[in-house]
Amino acid sequence: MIIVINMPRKTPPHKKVCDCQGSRRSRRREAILDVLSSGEGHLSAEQVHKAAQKRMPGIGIATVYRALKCLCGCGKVLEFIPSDGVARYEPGGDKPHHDHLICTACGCFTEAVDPEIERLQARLAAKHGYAISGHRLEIYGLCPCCAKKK
Amino acid sequence: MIIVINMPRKTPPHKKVCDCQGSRRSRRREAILDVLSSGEGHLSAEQVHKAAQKRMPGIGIATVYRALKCLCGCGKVLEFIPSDGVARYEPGGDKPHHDHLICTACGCFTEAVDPEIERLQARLAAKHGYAISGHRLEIYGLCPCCAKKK
DNA sequence: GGCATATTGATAACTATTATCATTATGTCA
DNA sequence: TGACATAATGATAATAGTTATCAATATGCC
Ligand SMILES: [Mn+2]
Ligand SMILES: [Mn+2]
Ligand SMILES: [Zn+2]
Ligand SMILES: [Zn+2]
Repeated sequence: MIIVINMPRKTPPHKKVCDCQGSRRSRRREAILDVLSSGEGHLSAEQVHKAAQKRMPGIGIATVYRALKCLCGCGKVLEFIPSDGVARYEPGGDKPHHDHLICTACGCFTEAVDPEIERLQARLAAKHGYAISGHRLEIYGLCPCCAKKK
Repeated sequence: MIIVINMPRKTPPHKKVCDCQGSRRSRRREAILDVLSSGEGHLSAEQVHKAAQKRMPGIGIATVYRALKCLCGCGKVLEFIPSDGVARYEPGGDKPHHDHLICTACGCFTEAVDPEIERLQARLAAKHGYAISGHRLEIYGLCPCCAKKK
């Protein structure tokens, strides 16, 4: 299985990631996972924070970041970092790998996957002697909605 | 022609980009272009700064950023932003489009391109009603050198 | 209930990048 | 050549997203 990989950040992430061992129940973490599971995906941490505040008034932004790291460690949430450098989060778990079409006008994300592209990527990597562990593909353009408006 | 596109940053870039009209000669800008043209590519702004200081002692980091923006506007330099969010620069101009293989061990970049992948991307975009304007593909894994060491 | 400790919120710190602004360099024209 | 308009520069402040710190609080277990 191909897994999308993000390059490591300069500042190392939290050491204690939620491995679901020794971690306690937390209403905020549940609320944050609920935000991602029930809403549309591809939210930034700030957007998650705003949505979570409706369910958990007073919840701090640091808690959101911590919970997202924790949930990503569990695989319950997926993180991906597009070229604006702002991490986006979407519910993980059962969701299969996919790439993203990104609208340069409205910024919306569309999920897409082409098995042939996936296979050719492995071939390209092998051609250069690479042992592939993941990839990241973003396609930019106008979404149908925005294209109509022009 | 497919052009690699980076998502817009939060803070808008400089208004006055070097369009080679009304801009004056600058020894620093020339030195910075020389750093990228003569050295190996895929340097961060900080790395460019360090290299430039050997030719231009006392050159400021702000000048490096300004020059890179300027040179990117001219097309003489290409910018791309991998998932660590740190922009990398390489000489542009005559260089054709390519994607990047990135080693997860040593962080080195290898350039690669597969015409078939390029074509299938356009097909995938069209399938979702997207008018494609660019894309970004990064493949992660162990480079041959690092794979040997394990 | 009491205890060990995981979680939290406020806030400081950090990194990469851009904005500001006073100073300097460059090109043009007399 | 010298003066002038202004582009370029360097130091530094500001910004944005994210992580670290730490005291206060919540949780799970006995
Ligand atoms: Mn997605
Ligand atoms: Mn390259
Ligand atoms: Zn759109
Ligand atoms: Zn390597």
